Amino acid sequence: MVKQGPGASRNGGGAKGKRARVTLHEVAQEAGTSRSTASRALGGHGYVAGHIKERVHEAAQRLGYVPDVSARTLKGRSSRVVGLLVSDLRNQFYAQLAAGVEQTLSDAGYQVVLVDDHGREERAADGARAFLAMRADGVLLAPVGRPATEILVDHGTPVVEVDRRSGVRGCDVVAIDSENGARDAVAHLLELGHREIAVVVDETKWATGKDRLKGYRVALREARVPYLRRRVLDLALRDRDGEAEDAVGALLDANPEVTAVFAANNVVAELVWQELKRRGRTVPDDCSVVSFDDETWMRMVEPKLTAVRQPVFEMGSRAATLLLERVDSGRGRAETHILQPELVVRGSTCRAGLRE
Amino acid sequence: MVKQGPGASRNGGGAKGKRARVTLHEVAQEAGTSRSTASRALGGHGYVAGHIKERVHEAAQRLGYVPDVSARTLKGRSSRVVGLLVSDLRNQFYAQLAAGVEQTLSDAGYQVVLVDDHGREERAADGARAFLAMRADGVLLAPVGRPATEILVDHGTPVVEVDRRSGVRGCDVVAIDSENGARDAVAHLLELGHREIAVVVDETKWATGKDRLKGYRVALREARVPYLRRRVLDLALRDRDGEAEDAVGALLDANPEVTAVFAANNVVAELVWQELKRRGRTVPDDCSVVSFDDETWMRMVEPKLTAVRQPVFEMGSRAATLLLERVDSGRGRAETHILQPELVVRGSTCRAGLRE
DNA sequence: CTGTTAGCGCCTTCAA
DNA sequence: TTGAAGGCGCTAACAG
Repeated sequence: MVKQGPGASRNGGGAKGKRARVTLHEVAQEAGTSRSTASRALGGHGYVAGHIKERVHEAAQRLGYVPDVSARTLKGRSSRVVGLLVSDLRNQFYAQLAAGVEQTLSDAGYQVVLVDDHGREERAADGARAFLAMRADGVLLAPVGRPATEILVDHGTPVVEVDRRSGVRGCDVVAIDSENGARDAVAHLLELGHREIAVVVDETKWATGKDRLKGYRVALREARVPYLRRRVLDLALRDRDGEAEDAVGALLDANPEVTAVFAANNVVAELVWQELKRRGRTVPDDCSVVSFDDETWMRMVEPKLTAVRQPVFEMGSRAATLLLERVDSGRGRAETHILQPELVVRGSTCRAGLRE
Repeated sequence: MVKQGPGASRNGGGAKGKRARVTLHEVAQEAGTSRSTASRALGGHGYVAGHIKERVHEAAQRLGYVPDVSARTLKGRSSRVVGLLVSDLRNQFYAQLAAGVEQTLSDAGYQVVLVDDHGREERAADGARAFLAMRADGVLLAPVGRPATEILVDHGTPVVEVDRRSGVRGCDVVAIDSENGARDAVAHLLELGHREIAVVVDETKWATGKDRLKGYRVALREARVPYLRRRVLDLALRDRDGEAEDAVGALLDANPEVTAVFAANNVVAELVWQELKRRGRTVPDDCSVVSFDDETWMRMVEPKLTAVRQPVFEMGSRAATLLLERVDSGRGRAETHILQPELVVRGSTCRAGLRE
């Protein structure tokens, strides 16, 4: 066993409290060899004699050596960092997504840098720049707005968009088939005999909201049921938060003939559910409800909600996998993966006409 | 389905798309000055002539220059990175926590590196080492197990533990007053006349579970109600997942006299709620329920749950603030902040004896 | 006020 | 098989 000089550290209790980090130089010194050899020994590259290798490892262990990633990154190797941009971590959807991403990436030895843009484009753009500055090997994007994607792609950083498509060329996309899912949901209502179906969406300009509204229209058309604009509520058009409930209420008031509501995401579903309760309308007898996206609460309430289940966690891990593929193999052309959602029929939908 | 898109790289648009990143050197060249001057101009330090400064900024803008953090970090300045370790992002509790942390940190110009240990100590330790390797300026810890904390503290990295206390000296702590919250919850049941109260916990060795169980006992003692060991269920003692529901069921079977259940966290509350439903027992008439932690679903179900509300998001931002204080000002002594939870009485609790 | 110099910690030729 | 040397991009001294 090699005795330590006063310079290096660790006292009895097993704790070491030096200010400066232990560097490769010190490890080499401790092992009585040069930095390059120590580097090879620890990195497992090149030729190193067995006993030397061992000694270096021991020294590193003893000193509590942790390689410095900044130095390694600077040297030109990868940063082993991937950026993840979401638009609201408090939304269970994004939390699940993040969990899926984190798992895959961390299994592959990457670190995840998390940015939540809280729905603000400016913040998303800042996040993108931060990823650039960190030399992230790639970035996963599930935010609002297009600028973040542009910044990243312009600088040649591999990007995978999740649950959205900005339309920027050159990035991979992993998304749920929103149109199809919505069509299934509405078709289910139509099969149950509903003809007056309202829909509530969050936004109809971007990504998912647009497609879900489209699915709604397609289902109606296929059943030869007329599409009425007044039965469509786009909450994004209201700006104040408090107005959201009012808007849902107004929708119900303005369309008393409605026997079913299709809620295009979990936030909207919550609103609809609450508003229905508040008005004392019974689900599903007075009004059927289908949600796009299946969160915890939907399985806890009575009746349980009929919902379009999205494989959210899987979508995250899939996106991460795709990104790693691209990072590792330098694949050139962009891919788009569309995941199919699944309608889960539960208690919040029933045959129309029961109330008459 | 996999669609192939067009090639990846960018073109025209007025931006630039070189492989290699733009360096300070090139910016300086473009602006017709030296690297140091360019550095000062961009960084805002030292003396730089007004027109030069302007020229440098223009050049940087034109070239799309993004400073390289690895280089900056290596040079000795801070990495502007903070690690965040949680034990399950899919749990709304941790997601909220992470959101609070992210917001504060990102406002302060820090990046958050997220690690989810999925309840495995080994993974937490790996995460800790990764934070070390990245030279994180500080770390926020809300995981299971003690090793992660030790590794970090041993290496002199500022640590704030959130919602738990490993007992390792030298780290700050931000936590909820679990004992007090639990006492309030159980006292509420006692005031309603309940005497036979069961409690379900997740673990009773660490942090929160232990304190909540203690709060339960204290409340009973204060009301001179005997504490019966058989009314306490610690789910951590079961290892298989599927057994959890069974265990709750067994608890109810073994204690038919029980008129109320205290669920010590949101996961447990979910289990209890489901099991009660499954048995057709009406809440609160057949059995009152109080939960520690107030999640979305608890406000959606009927009756809404009486719960101990924890300021989770705030706890996250508070912890982040504390960490930054310590990082910036180099504060030496550790601080412990205890946040008070609040009992929110809703519909899942009612006077005892109604069923007779 | 500006340029030159010298590393931060690591890895990777290259020569021994 | 090992060691010496150079440089990644940046900034903090020091001259000029």
